[in-house]
Order: sequence, then C-alpha cells, then structure tokens
Amino acid sequence: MFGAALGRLAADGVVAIAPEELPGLLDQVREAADARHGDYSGTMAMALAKRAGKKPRDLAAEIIRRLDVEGLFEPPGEPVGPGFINLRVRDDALARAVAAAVRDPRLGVAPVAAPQTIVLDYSSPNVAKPMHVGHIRSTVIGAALARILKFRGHRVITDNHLGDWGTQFGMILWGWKHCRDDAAFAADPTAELGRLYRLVRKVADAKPEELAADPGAAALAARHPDCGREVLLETAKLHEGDPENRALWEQFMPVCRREIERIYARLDVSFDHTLGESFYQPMLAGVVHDLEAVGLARESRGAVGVFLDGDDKPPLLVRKADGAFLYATTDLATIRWRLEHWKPDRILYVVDHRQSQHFEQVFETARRWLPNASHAALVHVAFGTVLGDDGKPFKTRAGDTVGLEALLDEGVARAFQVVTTADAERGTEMPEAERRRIAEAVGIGAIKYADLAQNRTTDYVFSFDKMLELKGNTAAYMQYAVARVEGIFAKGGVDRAQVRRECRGATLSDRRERALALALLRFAEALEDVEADERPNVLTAYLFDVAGAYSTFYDALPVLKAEGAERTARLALCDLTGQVLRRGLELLGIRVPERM
RNA sequence: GCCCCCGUAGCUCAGUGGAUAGAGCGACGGUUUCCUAAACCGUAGGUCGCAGGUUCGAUCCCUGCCGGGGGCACCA
Repeated sequence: MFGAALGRLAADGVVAIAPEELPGLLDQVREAADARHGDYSGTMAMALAKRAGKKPRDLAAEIIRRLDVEGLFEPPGEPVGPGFINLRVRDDALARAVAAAVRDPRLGVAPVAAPQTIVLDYSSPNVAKPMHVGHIRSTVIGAALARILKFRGHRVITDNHLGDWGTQFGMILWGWKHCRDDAAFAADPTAELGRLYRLVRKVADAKPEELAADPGAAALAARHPDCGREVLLETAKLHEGDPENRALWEQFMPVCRREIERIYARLDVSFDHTLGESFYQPMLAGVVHDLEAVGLARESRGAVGVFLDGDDKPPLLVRKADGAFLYATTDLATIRWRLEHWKPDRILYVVDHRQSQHFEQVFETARRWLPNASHAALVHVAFGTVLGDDGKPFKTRAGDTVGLEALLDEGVARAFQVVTTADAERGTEMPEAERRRIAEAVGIGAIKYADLAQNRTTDYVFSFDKMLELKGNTAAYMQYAVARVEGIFAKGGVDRAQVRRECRGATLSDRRERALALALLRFAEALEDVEADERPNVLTAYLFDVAGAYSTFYDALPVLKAEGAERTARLALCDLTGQVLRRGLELLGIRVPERM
C-alpha cells in the first residue's frame, strides 16, 4: 500500500527513490506508540523530506494524497507533528479479519513465502553428568524456536549434539576403575555414575578449597596425585578404541540417555536427531587432514591449529599435541556433515554466549574450508549465563548446583499449593488428580516462561521465588486467561463451532473490544519478529499483551449476558483469544489446563 | 594487553532511530448482588552510566571515558 504510494511519488518526480531502499522505507510503518495516534504510523516523510527539498509535513501530505487505503484503513487525515502519517484500521475491516481468523486453523498467520531448511542445534548436554539448571536455557529456548519456525512454515531439523565423547567420560571411566560401588550401580545406575563423575572431577581438579570441604575426595586425591593426567589417559584410550573402555562406554551410554530422556519428556522437548560427538568421531582425523591439505591448518607447538588472524592471535586448535581431537574438530565435522546431508539454508546454535569467540572461529574456518558453507547462514543464538541469587555463575563444576529435576519438582509443588488454596477458597472441589495435573502445567510452565520471557542476551538471575511467582507476567497469567475463556464456553454451554460459523464480524463498539481484536490480529507480526532475531521473548511479550487486553475486556464487558450479534461477536473474540493464547503457549512449549 | 556482552523506576527486566521511555514485583488507594478477584482500575516513582559526535529527530547508531560480567592453544 505504502509501496504503491511511494512508487507514485517517485513517478511524479517529487523525490527519487531507489528500489533497494524501498523495504527500509516500508519498515517505517509500524504500530503506533500511543493508541491516540491511531493503530499504525508511517514516518518515512521525515526521512525523505530533505532530499525532496520539501518540509516533512508537506511531503507527508504528498504521500497521503497518493495513498490508496484499500478499504483497510480510515482515510488518513492531515500529517501530525513533524510529519507522521497516522492510520486507523477501519472497524469493519477489523471485524472481518476477526471473523476470518476465528475459523482459520492458522489463526490468520500466513506461512512464509520462501520456506527455508533450518537446522537447530540446542540442549546438547554432557550426558555423563546430571542435568542441572544451566541446561534449561538452551533446551527451552531452542525447543521454542523450533516450534515457532516450523509453524511459520519452514522445514526445521532439530539435532541434539550430545556431549558423549569428552573428558567427562574419562572421569567416569577412571572412577569406575578406582572407586565404583557395584551395589549402588545395580540399584540406580544413573545415581552411581553421577556420584563417580562429581567425585572424580574434584579429585582431578584438586582445588584446595574443594578438597578441604570433602574429606572423601581429599583422601582419594592424596592417594592419586596424578588423577588429572590419568583421566585424560582414559579418555585417550576410549578415543583410540581400547576394548575395555569402549565396552564400558557402550554400557554407560544407554543409562545416561535414559536419564536425560526422562527429563525431556517432562519438559515436552524432543529432537528429530540425536547425533552426539561420538557420531562424528570417525571423521575427525579426516577433518584435520583436509584442513592441513588445503593449507588452513598447520602444526604449532606440537598441536595442529587454524590460524585465522595471523600468527599473533590464538589459533583454533583442531588437534592436541597428544593426538587427541578437540570440540572445534567435532564442530567442524558436524558442519560439514550437516551441509552435506541436510543442505540447510540456516544452522542455528543455541549455546551459551561465553562460547561466542569459539563459534566465530569455527564459522570463519568453515567458510574458508567448505565452499558450500557460504550458502548457509551459520548463526550463534547466544544467551546469557545462568546466575545464582548471589550474582555468581551457576557453574556445573562448582559442585552443589540445583539439579534440573529437583527444580521442576519444587516448581510443581509450589504450584500445587496455589491450586489447592484457590480451589478451596472458591469451593470448586477439583479432584486431587486434576489439581496435580494443573500444578504440573503451571509449575513447569512458570519455570520455562521465566526463562523465555527474558531477552536471551542478558544474564539470567535464577530465583525460585521469581520464576515460581504465579502472578503478573508469568505463564500462569496466560493460562488463567485461557481458563476464563473456557469457563465462559463451559458455563454457557456454547458450541464453539457454531460461533465460528455464525460470526460475521465482531461489532467493535467498545474500545476494549477493539483493543483486543487488534491485539489478536497481530499474532503473525509477533511471530515474524521472533524469527527476525531468534528471540522468543517477543512472543511472550505479545501473549502478555493479549492476555492483558482480554482481562480488561473480560472484566468490563458481559459476554454470555450480551444479546444477538453482540453476543456472537464477543464469543468470537473469546474464542479467538483462547486459540491465540493456546497456540502461542504451545509454541513456547507450555501446557494449558482447561481450568485452574 | 586484545576481543565480546551489559549499565533504563526502590527491585527484576522490556523497549534499540521517531511523537509524553513501558511492564511485573514492591508501596499507596479503589473494584466482587455480575461469565474463575491467580483478575481489573487508579496514584506515586526515571538527568535511559558520563561526555562528545552523526541525524530533521538518539535510550537506540559512532567515538572516548567510568562501572560490572565474560572470553582469550591443547576442557567442552
């Protein structure tokens, strides 16, 4: 619409506009900052005025003169302020859009015009150690992005790049050989492997303050002063194909996998593929060889590295002096394999921001090494560190971290308390089994939401109290809005299919109806913005907006007691609200109870 | 020493070129003969770290400085 107007503007010789700057100018039509100014406003007149040799307001008037609002907007009035072109969506257009969206399975969200193949790499825990709170961000953000991109119409391939081949297995192997408890392993293999990992890690690191706090580890460290080196030896033996270590690895892997699968099930997280580091192990020697052959990598101080920025800057090491490969080697092998087998347009890595330099180096190396790498966008979707209440990083290696499962349990337990209290006060007498189900959805939803709602680039202060708060900007607020929608349909015995059929268009006489309708129809914009910079918090902000608009609407206007077309129209708004919130939460990986 | 990220209301954080900078929590004050008050409405609270620059316009872009965090060859 504006494109056509600007085209006519150029054709009429008012101002020259190059075709490539058109998208930028059209981007200058956006949601108005203040509802009093209308629904959307265009600001391109100010940008173009100088070049046109006109006052911004006069140029805005020229644009308005050439604007065909196509029945969607009220004809714009005079330019406002320095040259804003304010637009208000026509009520009848808004009403028709609501009627169309309410019976559209995609809720008015058109699939992208040019679908891409996108590989999404997220979660990627080290399977030898228990999952803890530090794993939640990559897992939850990655899974949400996967669902959103898929819904947008892309071909999404999710891949869990498991850490199943590194030094942490050397620790378990060493522990198994020196201090295993067979009875404990028989009873609970996961717990025993976890114990071994934590114990050996302390002994191998031999940090005085840690050992002082753990007499058992200290005694072991005293007997095995060379533990650190021996652990690396065990790792190297595994990598070289030593039969004993290989057999133990085969024995441990299913145990470790079962453990993380249980947590994924509880988080509603899944993957199309789980190709861990071990999968690429047979290709690593070839990777180093290739890099050397094309002159990218060379030997230095016994190791082999890729020197990207001259000899002064640290290289990207792909082989250690002892012959072992590093995670850079694996990452490069992974990129090559993915490009070859999946031919993606984009590969997204949802990984801690502390690894940004690593990814810069790996991506740059891949681009120089693999000709087809330049056709794919390699993107590090970085997120901030999970901090404790004290503001210090939640380090796996620090010892006493919160286990992920214990965290989920606590969230659910707190939610159960709230559900039970609310139920008692209200006298709804929900059976305990239902209250447990609701608590699971609300508790885990709260934890996921707290993570997703924050801009991923900033550090994330983990706090039970904050994430389990069930009021305000939380999953529970949205879930509650849906429950109130359901309440209306249940109470009124209303047939939703009939409402969808019969709705000819919402009557939008009240500003609160109008605000809700407008918010509901911006779903597609929100999802588009999420994709633009891989930020799920754009979607949480949007859903919070919708839920807020609905709460205001719900509080002020009767639905079931309304009559005729107005009743149908309000029911349609309720129905669409329920559908948008449900779909939005589903895309974030958050369950929605029928009532709460 | 080099590189990256962050400094916005008492607290936790959105917003990243546009009109009077927003939300949640906390504080204070209102709303329930009415579809779930886990709600709604209102009030108070800000030199957007500091200083320059670019721009018609800067919290947002550039430069410098101050403060905080992180990373910088054989862990991942």
